[in-house]
Amino acid sequence: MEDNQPVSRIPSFIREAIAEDLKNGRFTYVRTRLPPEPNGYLHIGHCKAFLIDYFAAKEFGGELYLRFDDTNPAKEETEFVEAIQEDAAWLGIQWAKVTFASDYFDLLYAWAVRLVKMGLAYVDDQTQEEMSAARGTLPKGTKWSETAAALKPGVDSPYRDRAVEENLDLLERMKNGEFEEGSRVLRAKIDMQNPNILLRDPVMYRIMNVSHHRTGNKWHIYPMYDWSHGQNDSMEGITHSLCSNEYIIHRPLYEWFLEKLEAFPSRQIEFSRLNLTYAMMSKRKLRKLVETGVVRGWDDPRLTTLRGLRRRGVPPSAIIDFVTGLGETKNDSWVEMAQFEAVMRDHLNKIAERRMAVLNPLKLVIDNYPDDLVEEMEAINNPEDPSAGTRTVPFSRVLYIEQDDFRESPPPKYFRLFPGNEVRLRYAYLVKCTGVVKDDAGNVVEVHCTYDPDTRGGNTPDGRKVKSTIHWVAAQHALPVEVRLYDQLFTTERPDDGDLDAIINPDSLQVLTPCYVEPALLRATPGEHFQFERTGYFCVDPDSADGRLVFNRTVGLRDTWGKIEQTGKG
RNA sequence: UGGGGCAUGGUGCAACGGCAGCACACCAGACUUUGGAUCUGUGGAUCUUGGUUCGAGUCCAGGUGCCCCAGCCA
Repeated sequence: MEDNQPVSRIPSFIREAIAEDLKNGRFTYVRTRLPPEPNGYLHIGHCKAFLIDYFAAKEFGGELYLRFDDTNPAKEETEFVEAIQEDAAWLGIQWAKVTFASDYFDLLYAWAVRLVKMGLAYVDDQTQEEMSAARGTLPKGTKWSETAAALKPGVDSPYRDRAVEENLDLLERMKNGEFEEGSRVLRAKIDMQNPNILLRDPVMYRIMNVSHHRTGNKWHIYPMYDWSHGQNDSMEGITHSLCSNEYIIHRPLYEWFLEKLEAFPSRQIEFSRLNLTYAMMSKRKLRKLVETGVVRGWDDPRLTTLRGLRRRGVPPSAIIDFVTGLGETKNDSWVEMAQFEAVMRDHLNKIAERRMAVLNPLKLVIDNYPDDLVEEMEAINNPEDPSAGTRTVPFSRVLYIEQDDFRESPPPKYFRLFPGNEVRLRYAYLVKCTGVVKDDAGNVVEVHCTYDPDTRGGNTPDGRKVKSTIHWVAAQHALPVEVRLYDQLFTTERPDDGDLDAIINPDSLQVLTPCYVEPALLRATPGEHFQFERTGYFCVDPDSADGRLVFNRTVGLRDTWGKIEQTGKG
């Protein structure tokens, strides 16, 4: 039956394409590749491609290569090579081996020489401006919509019919560093009239006198994406080269090279990239946020970098379920952050132990409770998981409760503590509010109440009900901690668009201190997840030191009351 | 006045010529020692115009809208 079928983690159109290739014999195995350029940190947007590549290989019993696309030494650094591997491994992705585009520079050069000898590539001496004009298009930056007749036929380069011997000589000398940057390029000889601009004699090699993070100063020419990616795929025996829709127009070129070279016929298949509301994906803007100190670093919990999500406390399993659960197509789409948050809650609800923590403390005094008495109340660690067991929480005469849990003048539908009202203190007693103490400014600084000794544990022998149960921490046992609450970093749903400075939310970080938590959290370690009852999911930040705990809010609990109050309903 | 890709509730997907379904969000209710979780229920969609067909979200033709491309970036 259907319920015995494992749920696929990859888009059906890709799965079907792979299955078909295997069936008709185009390939006898499956091998995919992750091709990050080591020029920045991984973010949630990369995860989609990573997971599709990973699961595509896995579901077909194949393997995955992690290949760094390091063809532009001006942008790439070893630091990112390491960070990307660390983050991908944290996500749970496993690869058969790590390779680099630069591993193939020698072989790739030999392939270029072959194309030159076949008369399919030539050295062009035109300037960049001349080449751009001859391609039959307007200068960069011109909008297509503004230019009715934008695309004109291209004009062949005056160097297009150079003799093979001359091309070979010039290419060799380009490689040896005899020419200045920008003075010459190697181009494929395809078709200057082709309506697909990428086929109008694309550049294969450009001269760059830049040291490469792996090959040092060996090379003075570096391959372009189009003259590297497909070739590397082929050299590695990659069967399915899965990439985002923006590469659809590159596919004819991808296939042209492999056909002419009679190389292993890797197949490129495209899918839509992930767009997530409120998430910044632009590397340039992300870098600016970090460099200008708007955020604390690449691992700031407000960022949707993998490092940020990790520090914020999002479990990798939640990221995987969220991304693969989107069920992908080739549609351009925008996924709501709320959907991601729902998956976070779902995962955390099952694994996070419950603790009581008061974020905005207000003193509650139980007037009829003995001064010197301390009772240990039994509390359930996780109602979703009985195996998590129980713990005890100390209870005494003076407690802290949440400021939000008391109102001197309660609004409609407010069930919590207010003068004359009785509520349950979670796992402890029922208490009835008897009065308040105010400071000179009229602020409530202390709430007074009496407790019913017959309701120990929160039970009511007489069967009476209260409409609210609130959390608390005993003052004399309370552990003071710092809590960081995060909100959206941006005020617009699509932060990659528009002016960065204009969309920063100035209140995206709220640091609360001191907050009081129950003593059971004393030995909590960085990365550990908890649910603070009635508040949200939190994890211990690495900034925590002995005796000084710092918590990050991963995501809040669903807040029905907050909604009622905000919309004024009820 | 170029080429390519994509159009299903607010959002993301499913339905592979046969009763338009799921998740998130929203709304209502039940239950509750978390205003959490859980359960139940309501509302809401096939871009448009034609055509083929007993029957079209699906096939065909035209139109419209959005996205990608004119780097010696990837």
